[in-house]
Amino acid sequence: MAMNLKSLSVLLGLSQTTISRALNGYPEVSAQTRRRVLDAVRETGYRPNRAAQRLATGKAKSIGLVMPVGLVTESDVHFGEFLEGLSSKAVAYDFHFVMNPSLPGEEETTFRRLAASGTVDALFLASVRADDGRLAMLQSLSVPFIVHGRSIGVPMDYPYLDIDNTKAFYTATRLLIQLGHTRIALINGPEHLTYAIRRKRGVVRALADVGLILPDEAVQHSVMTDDYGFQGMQRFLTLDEPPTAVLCSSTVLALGAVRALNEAKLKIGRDVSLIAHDDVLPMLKPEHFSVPLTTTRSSLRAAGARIAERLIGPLLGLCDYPRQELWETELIVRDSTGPAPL
Amino acid sequence: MAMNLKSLSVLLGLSQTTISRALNGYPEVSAQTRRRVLDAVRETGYRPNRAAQRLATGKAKSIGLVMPVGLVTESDVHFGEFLEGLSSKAVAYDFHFVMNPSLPGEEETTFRRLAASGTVDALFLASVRADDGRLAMLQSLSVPFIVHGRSIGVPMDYPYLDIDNTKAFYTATRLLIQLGHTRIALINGPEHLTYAIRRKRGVVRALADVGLILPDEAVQHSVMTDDYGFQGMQRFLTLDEPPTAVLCSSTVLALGAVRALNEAKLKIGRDVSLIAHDDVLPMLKPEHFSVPLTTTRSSLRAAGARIAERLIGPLLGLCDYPRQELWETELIVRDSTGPAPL
DNA sequence: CAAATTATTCAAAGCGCTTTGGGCGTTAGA
DNA sequence: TCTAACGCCCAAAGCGCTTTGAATAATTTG
Repeated sequence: MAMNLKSLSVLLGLSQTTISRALNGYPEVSAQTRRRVLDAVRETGYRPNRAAQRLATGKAKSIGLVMPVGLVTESDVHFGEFLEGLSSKAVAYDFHFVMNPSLPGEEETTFRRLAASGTVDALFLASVRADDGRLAMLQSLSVPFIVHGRSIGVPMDYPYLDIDNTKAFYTATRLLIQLGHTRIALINGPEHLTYAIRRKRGVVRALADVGLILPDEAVQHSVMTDDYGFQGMQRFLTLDEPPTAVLCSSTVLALGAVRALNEAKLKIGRDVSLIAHDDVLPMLKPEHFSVPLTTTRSSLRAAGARIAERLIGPLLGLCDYPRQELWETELIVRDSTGPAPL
Repeated sequence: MAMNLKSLSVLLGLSQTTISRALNGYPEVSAQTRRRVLDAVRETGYRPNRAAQRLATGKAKSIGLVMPVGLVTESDVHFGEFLEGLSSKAVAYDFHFVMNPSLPGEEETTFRRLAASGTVDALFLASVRADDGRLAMLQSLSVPFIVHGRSIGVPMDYPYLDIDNTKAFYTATRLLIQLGHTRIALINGPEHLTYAIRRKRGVVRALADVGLILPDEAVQHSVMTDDYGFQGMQRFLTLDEPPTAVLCSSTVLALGAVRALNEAKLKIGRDVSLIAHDDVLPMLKPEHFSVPLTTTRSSLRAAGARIAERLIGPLLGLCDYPRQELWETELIVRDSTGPAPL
């Protein structure tokens, strides 16, 4: 049934060695023989068995990614977008990646199993938490890996790609302050994730620069769906002194926030200013909001592509990738920000 | 470095056979020996090499999914949501799935390669087109597969899971007609995809029932992003006789459509009625639109989960799955539909 | 108590590929 | 001319696991 090396070798009257070499581009095969092999492969539809290749070479040509799955599916959209980037590169290198859906508590086990079973030659970690124990674990696994994001309070030196979240939100907040806002609120991602922690820090710092503070009631941490954006904004509006400017950790949150503002008949950019972080989700462009959103921008898809590159490149001997990258974000001013109301 | 069966057998003074059997639950191993093996496994962190297992058993314990990638990334959000469902089940059966990003023209090659190389034991196909040649190809591959959606004009008998798109949009349109609407428009998915074709048919039929037709200028086919929802609705509003009711193939499209209506100062549910198909995207709930949307509903995530089940089940000898399933959708009436304006 | 089971365990043969270590003709160097 | 150097190709040894066919030890059975 299935064509394999042996059948092919019989068919061609060549040794398996020669065929293997012809296919893998080794020089010690005559041009004529190589042609013959290639032709036969085309005709028979032969494909080397990947499991056998793995076993023989020890290389899996695949990268593992542990996908958080569970009750609360964090950041689905964002994750999907990241995947697109990752996969576009993977295909270019003929790598495939195995998704390992994993329940929250079982992630560590999953990583261990992947590494020990030789299913993948490289791993990828996302949704980094403060003091994330998975980093030390990955380090110990003797499988190359890259982290999307970086931890806090982990003194290790590990490879990562992250964006400068602190700076992004610091700059955004500074803009709001320059516009005269003093009551600023934040609708953030999940509290334990480091990007959320850093974004909050950015806001806090910018406020501190001018002697202001960020009160607890002006911060919401939650999964980034429009629901929570809505709820968060609604709650802010019931405060004694509602904020005149709000930062959102995602355009998805902003979607809900905008809805809440509309319901309250508040005009965005005049009554309340809004800045969101834009992951460049194709389905949700900030310039298409009824009032185009001012954003801090960094493409999640580009990050995925870059990580794939850095993961795969070294496996193929293409070196020279930086070990750690910190991308700057762009602050793009549109119509959702304006001077603070008097 | 890496612990393997041989080392373990030396360590325990047992044969590889016995250990293998102990681990795979065969009866011909004494309880005591099994304990010893299990303990040793725990201590050493041994994991069977998956490539070797595959080679030996011929089973890959993984399912392949060819992910469309390219210039126009179709329905990212929708796809992501589907994935979540698929993966949640996969994990339950200790299967992983390999994503194969594939450019539009290369899908067929990718399928072939996956099948011939024994990387996966089952395949999955989505984004079905009319007269989709990939079906015949899959059939010929001697690898089990399931199609999400079903083709049109392909007389074959193949396993699928689909929702009754025609009926969904037929029923929705009938509701609009009952409310007195006669000028109805449709913002649909990509023209070549069968779900879009069927949805349009549903609309056409319901209109035909009462002697009406669906003019070409009242239909838009496009990728389902909010952009296109916006553009589509805007265009409809410039028609000589603008529609009084519009159907959208996704809540994402509806997002843009709503924006266009807001800009035109038209009141949803009064000036213009809106019905959208709801894939139950957690980030975009129809009940959270400023005017809660009337929808036809069917969970994409549930579909993913079900497909994983049907893909994996038979491989494990759990049979009794229907070969073809056609899910009904629910028509849920909220506030975005109302009587046609006079 | 011998013979027949039954319960455990093992050695060895693959699974399909890559890779090491030759083995021949041919051509180049001395 | 003889030898060193290629060029090209092959046989065979794994990679780490499962599985078949036996062997050995422990129990039963007649």
